[in-house]
Amino acid sequence: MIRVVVVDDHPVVRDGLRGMLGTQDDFEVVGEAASGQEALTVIAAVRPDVAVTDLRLPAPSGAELVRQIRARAPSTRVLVLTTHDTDADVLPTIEAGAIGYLLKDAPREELFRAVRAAARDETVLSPSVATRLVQRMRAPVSAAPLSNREREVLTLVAQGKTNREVGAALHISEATVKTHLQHVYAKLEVPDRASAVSAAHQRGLL
Amino acid sequence: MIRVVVVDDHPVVRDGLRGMLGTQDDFEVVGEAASGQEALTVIAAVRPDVAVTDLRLPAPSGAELVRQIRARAPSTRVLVLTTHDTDADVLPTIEAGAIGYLLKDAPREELFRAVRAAARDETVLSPSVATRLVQRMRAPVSAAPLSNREREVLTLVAQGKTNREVGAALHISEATVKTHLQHVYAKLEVPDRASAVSAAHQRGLL
DNA sequence: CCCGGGATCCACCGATCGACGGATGGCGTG
DNA sequence: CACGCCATCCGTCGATCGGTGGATCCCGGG
Repeated sequence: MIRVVVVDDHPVVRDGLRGMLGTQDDFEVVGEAASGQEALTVIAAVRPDVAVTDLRLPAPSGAELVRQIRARAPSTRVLVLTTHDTDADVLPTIEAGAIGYLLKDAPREELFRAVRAAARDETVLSPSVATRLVQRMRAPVSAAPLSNREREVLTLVAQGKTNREVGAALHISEATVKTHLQHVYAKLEVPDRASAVSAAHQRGLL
Repeated sequence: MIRVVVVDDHPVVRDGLRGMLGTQDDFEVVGEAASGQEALTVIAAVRPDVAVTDLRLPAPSGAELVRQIRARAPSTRVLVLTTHDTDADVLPTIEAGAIGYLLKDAPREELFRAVRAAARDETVLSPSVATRLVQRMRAPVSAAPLSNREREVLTLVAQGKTNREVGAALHISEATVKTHLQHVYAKLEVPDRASAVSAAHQRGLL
């Protein structure tokens, strides 16, 4: 038996979900919430296996809500069900710890599969979300104009090495390390090592 | 009509796929190959919409084969169909440009869906592959004990601001900025700003 | 009630970094 | 082959950073 809590600020959606999930005899809806704050309270109280939740909510919302649920009820898997599949929504939510991300136009069978997968601690993503995620993973390949040497240097810098230590590790002088870094700054269009590391991370170069 | 090329070194698998895909009237198998080299030749000649390919092959294999197909026939989507879902296989293949990654134990309907999705330039992933991908994206949600102020400071540092500029932006003195950074270094267990930015990125704090 | 821990604030000093100028060798194009 | 482009290499100098040692305020536990 998979115990589910439904979180959405629209009563209609909550009832709809409760009805749909009720048709399956391995699901049991054990709670509802209409806001982020309420969700945290309910989930802490009933400790469901899966929380099916919207992203746009009053009080703590979106990724922040997911993060707090994960922190307070680690055994509860958060399955996000939303109409939004924009980049800004998807990635922070996944990073915050959501186990799945479905769009509201998904067929009911897909929702059932997703809830069961979530209960088994497996990920299910809507196709458009999967596409977004993969594109993000793949971004590095497109824009990666750093030479091997430059990437080596930057990797060591990101580990906290000083220029001198990098030079020693690569058997080159400190001055040469600085030259490589200058080229990295130019290519990534940043002014210093800290922002270079940040830009490289965002583009998946590290 | 979706034109498909099948790549696998086992004749049995090629015949099986040809038969399965033949049952759908929107698919047309326009070529086969038993090795990476042969695949490149065939695909370059017939320019299919989708290439369904195994990973373990003679000649160019795995991610390298995907990369070369993408380079020589950009209009062909590569759908990987394999028994292996280990981390070492999945990520390089996705990064090399595969549009989808299915396991051979997927039901036939899922294979059909995946081929159609690939033809539409959408991604479809097997659940275990999606899980792997998401886990990779998801930074250690573990320890994020930075104060709001510390996170603000670090965010600006990651954007390439100097300590003085950060101080001006937050209406505090440069000396105070440094103190906050000292605490960040201690909490993240790193020696300097560059590695602090790196650590923060890995833990999803930025 | 007092004490400690955490967040916030500040100044000085030695070590490090970033900017600049300059040099070599390989690789592809015209 | 000559030319330019790029990756690689090196030293000097002013600006910036990191380490240290303090200080105040607030909040919760003993």
